[in-house]
Amino acid sequence: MTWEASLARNARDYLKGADLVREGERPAALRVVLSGWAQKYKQLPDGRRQILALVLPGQSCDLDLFTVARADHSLSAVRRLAVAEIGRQEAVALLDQCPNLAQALCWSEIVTAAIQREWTINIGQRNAIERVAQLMCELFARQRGMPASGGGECDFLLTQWQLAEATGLTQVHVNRTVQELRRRCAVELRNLRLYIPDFAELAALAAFNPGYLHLGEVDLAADRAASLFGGREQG
Amino acid sequence: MTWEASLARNARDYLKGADLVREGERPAALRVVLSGWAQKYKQLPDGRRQILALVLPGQSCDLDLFTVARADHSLSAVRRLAVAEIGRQEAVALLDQCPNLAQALCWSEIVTAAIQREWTINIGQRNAIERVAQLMCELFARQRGMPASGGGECDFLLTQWQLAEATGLTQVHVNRTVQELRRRCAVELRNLRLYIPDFAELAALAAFNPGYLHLGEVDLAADRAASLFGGREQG
DNA sequence: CGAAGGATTGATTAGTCTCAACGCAAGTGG
DNA sequence: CCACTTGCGTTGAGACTAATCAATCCTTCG
Repeated sequence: MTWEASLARNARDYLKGADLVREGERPAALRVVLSGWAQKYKQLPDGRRQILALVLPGQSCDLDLFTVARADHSLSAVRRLAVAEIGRQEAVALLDQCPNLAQALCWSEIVTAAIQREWTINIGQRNAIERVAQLMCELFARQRGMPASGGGECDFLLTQWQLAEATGLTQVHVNRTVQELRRRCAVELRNLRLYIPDFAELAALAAFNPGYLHLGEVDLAADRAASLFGGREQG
Repeated sequence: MTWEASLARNARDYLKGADLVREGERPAALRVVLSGWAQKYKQLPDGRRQILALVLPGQSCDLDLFTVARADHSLSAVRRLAVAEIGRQEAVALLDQCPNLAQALCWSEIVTAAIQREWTINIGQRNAIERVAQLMCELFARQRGMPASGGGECDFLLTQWQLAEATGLTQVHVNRTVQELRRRCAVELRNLRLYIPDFAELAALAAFNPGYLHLGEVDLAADRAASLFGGREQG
């Protein structure tokens, strides 16, 4: 059984808002997003909700969940979502067969943690317009990489309400903020797409520094991870 | 060379505020806090600073830093701090000798990531008094575990200014907030110690749910991590 | 065509920030 | 041993960002 075959065989669909994992449950599968976006979130007892992270196609959701007795956060579909859910046994077998896979997952966890840190400073220190601009820059860069110059467009599956939950703002204030971004940077948000005419301008407004995404470091990382875990099966 | 001997041999001191690693540098050592607290932080170009995480004695600082080309955040001393700094070569040798060690570090990374997520919802959704109360609960629980009943005391090495940088508030507002916590929960902050007469009361105020600390899951986790990486050298 | 979800607008308020002093205790140097 | 400095905590007044409450509008979709 190859990785790709395993993904295809275990594909499953979810509707917008449906939970894949709920906080407190014991997670039982290794999940990879095939299409659509997933969101990690946490909720306070009174209902206040914070989106913690967005999982884009090709990313895995929960190596952490795989290792932990009880999930410390929930996972749900941003919109219609397709994921592969690989059961524990099959996942262990796959990882055993292919140590590169374990390393790749490890690396993905490391980048995920770095993004989580950036979100922390985003919410803690930036004001509304910077927060939204920063998140737009991040999601663009994660999908398209850093544009050499000019701008471009990418998927943007969040409603303004979800954008608010991700940035720690209210939906109403996000709306006004998006309008201001339209005015100042000509950024457009339409039909689940984000249009950025001048990426550099938006990045400057957000003080966006892409270092935390560690783009283009994958190969280096695989080697280092190998050395960390002995790399006994490395070719 | 054993782990303990390696720690002792590579001990080093830092004064309050001194940087161990600066964002953008390539980190070269595996660090373990021996005494005092370390803080991970990020800074925006205009100087706004966010403390991302606190590293307590016995914890390692930077398995992530160990794997990455350029640090995406900085690391500094909260107050006088002693750390062991184990060079890359020696670290790799140690990890190779002792796979349990690699697993323990992995587990610590997983808990660190969970704490980072809790900080994200803390800053994004809780108000000032809840944020400070939550952080107090966390730091108490990480040092003392969850008290069966009543309260207790623990180290608390942050100034109000650092507390502000950790919670995304201003120092002035933290001061007023701490005063309110004194009034409402009789919490005291004196001489680098935190006194909590009634932990349950403070936890209720903060909506503190300790699940994310994954206390008492270490053994389970070691096994799971082993299975993730083949566990070839497990006894 | 009606219903539902999402975006937009306005008016008001609350929470937190900003700026500016001041107090207190510990440490330092003469 | 005293004068000075420094770090940290405390207080007050006023400004401002973002939250809240409440409609209304637009779009999509069954």
